[in-house]
Amino acid sequence: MANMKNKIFQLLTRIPKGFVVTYGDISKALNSKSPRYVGRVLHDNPNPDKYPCHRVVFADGRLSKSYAFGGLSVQREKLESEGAIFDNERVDMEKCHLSSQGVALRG
DNA sequence: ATTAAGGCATGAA
DNA sequence: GTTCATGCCTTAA
Repeated sequence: MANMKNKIFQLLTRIPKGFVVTYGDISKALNSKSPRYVGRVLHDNPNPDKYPCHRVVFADGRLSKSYAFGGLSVQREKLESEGAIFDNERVDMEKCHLSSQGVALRG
């Protein structure tokens, strides 16, 4: 049970500090067809300290509006604290998107 | 043991 | 900027 769920959390630990990935990337990495579900699973994050769910952003670089650990403001601070670059309300996908760096998550 | 319905932090045209 | 469509898991009877 929670087969995919567990896999998603596993991928979260593979996200390097200062970088971000999109829900679509994760869903694709797991061969899933529902990026929505990825977000749903992140909400079930049993250990936010172990799974950097704050490094997951929208496909356009924006943050989620319902970050379950203090709001997107906290999420943004965490990312900036790690070295991620923000442009207004968006993340710099050219420099912070892991996939944009030629690095793949893993399947 | 099986079946049923609901809920969700997205993506793309 | 807005709208439409999707999948997987959880709990109950």
